[in-house]
Amino acid sequence: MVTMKDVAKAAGVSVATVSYAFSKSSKVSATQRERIYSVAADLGYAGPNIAGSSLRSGRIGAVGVIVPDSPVQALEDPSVTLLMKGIAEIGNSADIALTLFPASRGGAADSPPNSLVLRGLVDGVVIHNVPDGHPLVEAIIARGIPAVVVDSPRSAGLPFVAIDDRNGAYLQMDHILKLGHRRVGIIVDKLDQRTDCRMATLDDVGAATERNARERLAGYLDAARDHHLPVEDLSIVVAGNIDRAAGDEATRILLEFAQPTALVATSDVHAVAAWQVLRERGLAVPGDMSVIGFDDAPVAELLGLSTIHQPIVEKGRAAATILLDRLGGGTRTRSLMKTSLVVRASTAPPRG
Amino acid sequence: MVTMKDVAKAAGVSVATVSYAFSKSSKVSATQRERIYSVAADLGYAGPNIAGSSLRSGRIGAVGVIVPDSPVQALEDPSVTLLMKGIAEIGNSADIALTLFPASRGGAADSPPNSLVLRGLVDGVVIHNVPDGHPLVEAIIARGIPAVVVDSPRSAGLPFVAIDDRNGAYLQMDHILKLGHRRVGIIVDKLDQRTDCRMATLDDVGAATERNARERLAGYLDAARDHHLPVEDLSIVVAGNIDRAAGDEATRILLEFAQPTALVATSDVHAVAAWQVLRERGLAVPGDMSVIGFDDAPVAELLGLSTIHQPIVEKGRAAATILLDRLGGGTRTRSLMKTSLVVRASTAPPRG
DNA sequence: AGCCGATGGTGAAACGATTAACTTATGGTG
DNA sequence: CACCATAAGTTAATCGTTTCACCATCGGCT
Repeated sequence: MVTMKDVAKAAGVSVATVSYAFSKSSKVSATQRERIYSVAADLGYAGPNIAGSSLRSGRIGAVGVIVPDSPVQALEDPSVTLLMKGIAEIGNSADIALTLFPASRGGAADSPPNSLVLRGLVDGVVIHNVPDGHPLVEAIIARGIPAVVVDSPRSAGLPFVAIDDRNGAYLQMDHILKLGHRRVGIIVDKLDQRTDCRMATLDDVGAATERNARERLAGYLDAARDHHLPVEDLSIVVAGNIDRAAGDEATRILLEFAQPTALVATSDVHAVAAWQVLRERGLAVPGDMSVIGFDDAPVAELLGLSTIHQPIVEKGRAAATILLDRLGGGTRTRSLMKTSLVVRASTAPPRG
Repeated sequence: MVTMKDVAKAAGVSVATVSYAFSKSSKVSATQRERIYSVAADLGYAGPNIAGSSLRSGRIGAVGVIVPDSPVQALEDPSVTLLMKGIAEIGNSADIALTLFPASRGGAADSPPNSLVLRGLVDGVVIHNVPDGHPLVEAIIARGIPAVVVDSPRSAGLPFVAIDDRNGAYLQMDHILKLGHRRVGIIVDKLDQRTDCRMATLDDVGAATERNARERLAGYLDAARDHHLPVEDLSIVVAGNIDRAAGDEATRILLEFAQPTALVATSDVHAVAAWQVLRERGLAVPGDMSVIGFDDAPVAELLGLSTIHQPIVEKGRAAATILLDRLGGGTRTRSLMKTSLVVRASTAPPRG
């Protein structure tokens, strides 16, 4: 491996000078710097080794994104990959790499605490959709690792990027109720760690540890109140996971226990799954049942799914911008995004 | 920051002992190890600092994936995110993080060579869909950085994971010709660096620097020959980019210069885009025109797109497995995957 | 002439961890 | 009882950079 020492020797200068050259310090003249670069290129020196550099300077040139559970699950969710896209865009132009972490391990019982994040593999992190109180998040806060939270503004003192979930949910339910629906089924993505699919009461949702679920439900209730709809007419099912399978299951459960004329989902993934299930059962959308999602993932446009648009990529950009600002000593704290209703072909007035 | 030294002092042992404890070496007894862990936990020590550890040991605990151009583009392509999913799955269980890199910068003219990959931010990389001869790939090979290539087995000496593109393409075209189509349009994703959308001749495609394009075209020609179809009846258009917009444009160009009864695309993204364009023009699929894609991305199933299935997630798993094996001193070299035809609702015999 | 402030450079001490080589008990064996 | 292998530690060198504190040189000013 060729090191700075080799370059220094070949260029006939001290290691310090080479280091200053690579950091573009004014301590070395422009001509000297160019000379050093060319010597370095001849030797095949790729630039300061990250480990050495990071050890001394404390900066490593990468930021991480922490996603719930494992990246495995997350990478199938477009709202996660698009967020990453936004982060990558900003990181890219600052020559900062993006690293993925699972939020799972905070230190298993028998093994030593071992989190690559806490051990300094990245300079800072974007925390997405991880429940507050999660050991990893707590540890990150405790150790003062720069972090930005996306979608969960509660985290004590951390800067955040979010949408107004309650209002988004309101728009969603309001649209359905305005169309005249009175029996509405709701598919909530996740209340807490539980990943099983089940019916839930209003109280269950109100007591959820996932902020999203609580906020959006609040929005649904706001809308129901404004339209004088008794809350008993809402059937709620929890999917447990954000994937097709969970959406299928949730839909089946819902159809078994209730006869809604409209289906409101907190995620496009579930809305799409529901649509498929309905189609398989020979039910027409929106003829027999209206379906509306949340996120406006690319697939929503393809299928013609009515949904609530949220600027996911922009959220990623905003999070990265705040994080980089913080890493540079800045003090930006938050960014709020707007949502809007997108009406497509999956919603219509109830039959009859 | 709390270091190993602090833990050692608090536990009344040497730094070496703490290090051995964390690496689970037999040089420290189990009871001692537990004691050290608990002291570490009390102090809030998160485990060996990556920079220090990596500097000394040469291992950093992360692998990278290099995607064409910027992660920005790639993160919108499901065939890329699903590959990442596969890699992440394997990395995850080995406690190895996944880092994203753009293939763009190999060292701009005026600035010093500066690639986080070459500077050791990761232990090894999966190179996906990057044209051979790319400066970054060359540099990686030159420096002996462990790497696995996905989808481009040409790279001298590098282990690889791939499908039989030629056969996959054959299956695709064979299906269309068996249905009786004789005027077929082809949308090829990318021939080389050019990102503009244009018509192409057989020679253009044959001379492409992208291996995928050449292989798949060869498969199309094989099928045409077997069905006694004159190659002049094939119209080829190059999309230039793998995104919706490029697919739209390619379709429009194709419809302008030819009157195919079937459309064969080298990517589901383009096939879906084409379908949308046809729908907008009031053409029925498969009534007025058949459409078939390649990849079997999740959206293909949703829309009912006929396509060639390839196991993308498994490709990621295989690549990661080979890479980790190499990092551990192993010598695995390759893994070949199978493709298969999936007939759904977008293909049918030509009208009349 | 003498002094001063730039400019362009050097030397050497960290940074935090790993690991080869050495040391010291401890227990087992002939 | 002497001898030795093993277990459980310790010491110290080392990894590649960064950066603080110094130092020389030189032109310009009084």
